[in-house]
Amino acid sequence: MQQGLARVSRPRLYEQLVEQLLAYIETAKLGPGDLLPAERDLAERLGVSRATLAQALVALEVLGVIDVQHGTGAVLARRPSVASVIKGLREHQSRLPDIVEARSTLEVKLASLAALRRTDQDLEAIDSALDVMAEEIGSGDRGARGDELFHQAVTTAAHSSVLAQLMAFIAEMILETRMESLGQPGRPEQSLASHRKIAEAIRKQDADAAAEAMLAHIELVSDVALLK
Amino acid sequence: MQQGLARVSRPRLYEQLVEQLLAYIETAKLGPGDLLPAERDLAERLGVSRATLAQALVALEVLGVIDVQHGTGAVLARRPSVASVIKGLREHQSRLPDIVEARSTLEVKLASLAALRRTDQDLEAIDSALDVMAEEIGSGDRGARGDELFHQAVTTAAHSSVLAQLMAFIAEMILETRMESLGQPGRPEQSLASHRKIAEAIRKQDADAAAEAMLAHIELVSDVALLK
DNA sequence: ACTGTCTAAGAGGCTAGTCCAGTGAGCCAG
DNA sequence: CTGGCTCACTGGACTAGCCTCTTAGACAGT
Repeated sequence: MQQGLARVSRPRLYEQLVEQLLAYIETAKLGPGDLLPAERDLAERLGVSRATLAQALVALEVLGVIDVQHGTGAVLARRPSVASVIKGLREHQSRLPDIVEARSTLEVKLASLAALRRTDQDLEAIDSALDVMAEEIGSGDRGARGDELFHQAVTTAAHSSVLAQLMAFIAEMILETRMESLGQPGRPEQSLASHRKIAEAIRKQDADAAAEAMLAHIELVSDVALLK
Repeated sequence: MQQGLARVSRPRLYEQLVEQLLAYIETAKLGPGDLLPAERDLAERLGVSRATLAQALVALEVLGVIDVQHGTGAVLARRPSVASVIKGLREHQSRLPDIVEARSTLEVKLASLAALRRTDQDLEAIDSALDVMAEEIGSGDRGARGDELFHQAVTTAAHSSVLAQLMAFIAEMILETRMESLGQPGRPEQSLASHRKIAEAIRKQDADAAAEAMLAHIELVSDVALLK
């Protein structure tokens, strides 16, 4: 399944430079507002061309670590910003219990909001996701695609952009949990049933029931992962 | 307050290129796995040098939109990924109600977890944050620093790395809300009182009370913002 | 003394040209 | 049919140079 082997690592100079610069900032105890050495200077010290260094600086800028100002230099952003967050997420690949915890927090809230705010159109999307899932399971599949569609539909139905963005943020991590759970025999059917319960609560616009059903669902889906 | 005027915008070619490339991907209906045109080709079409285009590609890579492979080309990532999330957050600067909603969801959960998992050291940090806040308010200040310290301390006490990362993710947005609220006359004192209530619940390790107190606090703090 | 103007040094922005290093399709011999 | 070779094509990186922006300091003029 998936896509076979991951391509062997492809080393890129600018990536190493990002690491080195981050380390430099750390050891040199540079704080917000401080300036990095000049490009020509840095390039020489690191033994790379200015063009390559420029790429590393772009990367740091996108990551929110620095703010490059024409004529002045590269100044450190006031906060570590989103940068460290993303880096932390990517590197640590946080432990599963924490992921489940975050997922549960967000999705329970999302489910109750969906119950309150859903439109008929949202409901259609939810139902069609259930159909897809039922069909997948019927043909012996694990129903992963329907599962993903369902949770997306519920998220959409909650009409809360920031919560939706947070969900997208941890979506990749959740995916791992989901794949493992659906691989268990009998699980897809159980999962489909609990999805139906959530959908019903949302249909009736019963926020508490929706929250409860979602909580139960996530606990069902997560216990396997937790045992590992 | 803050830092006076924001520096006038500094146009950067690579930023424009990122926009154009994103638009191109959109209009050309390129999907995951598809290849972008070759660098030399793109550079010519866009009227820039390859070095500059390379910067734009680095930016897109950091954003998770593409995956540049030596000898093959720039292939679109399987998912829109975190990229669109960040972009969305930065650009739309989501509406306040949504922010408050997300904040409330996370912090209420964080408060109850903190009640269950706090160590004595966590409690000390929370208390000292309250001291800082009281002192600030005593000297006529708004107590913003103490406020921030308090919420950070509670987040730490919850010992949930993923939730903490999500909080960091929306921290900037929350800051705006906080500043406005504390600017109201009488608010700092009210805010301090509700902080104390949260701290007490955490001290007694009463999760429900902590959640309730946090919810009340956020509602108090947010109503002004919502009126705007 | 104060204030406004000018200038030059130094910072980043961008380009053009060149060479190096993977990738993969296609050809050809075994 | 398989293995190995080649070659065209793709990105990776560097160099050299010129442009624009920022800022501190000199130098007026008041």
